[in-house]
Amino acid sequence: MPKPFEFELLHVCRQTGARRGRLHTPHGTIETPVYMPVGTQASVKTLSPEEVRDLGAQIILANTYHLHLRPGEDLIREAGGLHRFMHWDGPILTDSGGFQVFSLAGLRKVREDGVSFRSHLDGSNRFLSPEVAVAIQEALGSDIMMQFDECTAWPCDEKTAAGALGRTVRWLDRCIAAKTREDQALFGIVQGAFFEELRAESARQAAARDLPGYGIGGLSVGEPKDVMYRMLDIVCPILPEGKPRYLMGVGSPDCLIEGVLRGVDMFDCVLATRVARNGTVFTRSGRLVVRNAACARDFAPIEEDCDCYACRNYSRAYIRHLLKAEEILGLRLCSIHNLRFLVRMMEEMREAISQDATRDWAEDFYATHGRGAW
RNA sequence: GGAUGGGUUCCCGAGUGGCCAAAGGGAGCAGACUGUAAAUCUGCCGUCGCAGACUUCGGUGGUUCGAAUCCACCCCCAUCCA
Repeated sequence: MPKPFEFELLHVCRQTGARRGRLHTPHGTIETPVYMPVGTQASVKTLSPEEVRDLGAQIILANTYHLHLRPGEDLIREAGGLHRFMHWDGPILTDSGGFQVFSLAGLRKVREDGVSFRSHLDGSNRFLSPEVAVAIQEALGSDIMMQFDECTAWPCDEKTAAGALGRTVRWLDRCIAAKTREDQALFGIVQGAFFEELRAESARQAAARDLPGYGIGGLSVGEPKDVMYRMLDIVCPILPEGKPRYLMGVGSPDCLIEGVLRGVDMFDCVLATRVARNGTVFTRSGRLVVRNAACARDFAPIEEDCDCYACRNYSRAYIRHLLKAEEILGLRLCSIHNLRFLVRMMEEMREAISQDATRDWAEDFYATHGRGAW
């Protein structure tokens, strides 16, 4: 019987560094590489947990900052924990709020002890620290909690990057010290912005702590993709081989592939569901803006051979109509398709890894889907 | 038949002598979106184009240097009175 949070590294592709693995959690086992849908406010926007499960998702994200502000972790603990509260019995990973410190930058002040910020909901003064973030995540009861970190922007000067890196490492030790529950895993996070030495140093610092997994943060914040890939090339070889690596906030189909090829095991991203709600779907030939007039009389499904609920039952023309008419079903169908698209990509990549054919698979994908259309 | 109020660019609707190709909204068209302050945001939206030019405000005619705006007649719409 595998121990909780044990990561079985099943196979490494002989064509690439892609890894096939299995991560055990108290709420189930996750086959990696994996794409994790994002449900920031304890809901994958527009979808029910059953729908998320039925499209093949194995684990979802929720967010410490957002759930702390509303409805509050006490209420969720009272409800019996996040799994019961939101009716999702699979694994849950909670982000620590570090990213909100970054994305809500106009509302906060970072100090060594933590971050003071104004709630984006009501303007009230709040404080988040490693200890507070761990306490909130313990109250939520997620399977995997992320350390409280400091995410940097693109571009970023070296001094700022080094400062954020140092704080992230010190905050990691405080998270480790603050953690009390044994049934939750704590992942550290690698920072270092876009400086190779800092990235390497950050990865070494994280790897020096014996943790069940490691996040790679501060990427996909506006930098060119090849810059992000170069950072992965530096960081992944330093991280422990026997632990899962989680590229945070990524991404688009091509970024997922490039991450897997470089040895990343876990991904999350809002892109699929956000663009879906804005009328764009992923297809074999790149993004398709199904909201556009070109689909008005297109009675084919989004993708002819897609097995998702939307493609099995509805046409582009109908979905476009729903979007134009602001019918909620349109947002739901696009979300289901895009999530299924990424989940199926990962299923195919897992198979390709087992066959030592990841490079071939990627080239096939690029040949039919295009390389730069994402 | 009479009275009154109206007819503005796809729709609604502001504008009552020059700052008007004409506010604002809607519709339409397109773009953006990567650990979700996002069912959001941005741009275009008379025609051709780089500047600029040209054609528009129910119709026709008139006043004026200049009219969507003033005048005359006509057509149509709404409400009321017969």
